[in-house]
Amino acid sequence: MGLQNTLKALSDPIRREILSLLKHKTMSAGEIVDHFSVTGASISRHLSILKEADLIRDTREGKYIYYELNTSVLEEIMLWITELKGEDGHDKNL
Amino acid sequence: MGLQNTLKALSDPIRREILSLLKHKTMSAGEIVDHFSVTGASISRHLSILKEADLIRDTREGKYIYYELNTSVLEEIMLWITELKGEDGHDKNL
DNA sequence: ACTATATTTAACAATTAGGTTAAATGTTAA
DNA sequence: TTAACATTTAACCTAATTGTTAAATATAGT
Repeated sequence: MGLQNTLKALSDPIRREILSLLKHKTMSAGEIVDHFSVTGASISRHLSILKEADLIRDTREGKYIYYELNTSVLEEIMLWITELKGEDGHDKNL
Repeated sequence: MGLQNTLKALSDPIRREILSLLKHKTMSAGEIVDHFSVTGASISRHLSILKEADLIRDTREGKYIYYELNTSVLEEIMLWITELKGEDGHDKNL
């Protein structure tokens, strides 16, 4: 869990692409697979990594499993970056 | 270059720790090494990855090589995340 | 129960990543 | 130039990542 998992998950281009796809609409695993040139098995593992990182949520609907984006964990990254940048230099919320 | 390199560089905990150290002051390679339990060679490779990603800059000063933080490339991540979150939902800059 | 479809899991191969030690490079000072 | 120190690079090892194909699981329809 945490920052480590999130950043690891984001460090793969296919996984980022998946997240971008899900920005527009939730999609079934199969629909997602169709957007890539790798096998379904490969995408499935990417999905499980994203899910593990809580960047996506899944709900089964009959035969299909739908994936939706969850951006809440991205806050942690934003925070870490903001802290690293140390806005504390030019008086923005002291 | 770009987002991929940056995220890859950030996906390792030692490298993130190095960046955090450099937030406070620029440090020589040796000083950085002292903060970790791995060998200097290992840290040196981490430094080269961070440098490749342009997250740090180095300047030789005599025997020593000093490293300093460069946060400018983090903007790209912030942008990517912001875009993914799609603030376009509750009318903030339409 | 059988078949078809959607998705995941297992087993394996190839590549990448991170660690170690030893050698190489660069710099300073005697 | 030699010695000492700081740092990187090379060679090597192991573990993790990513991809593939084949088998397993889950659901729906007949």
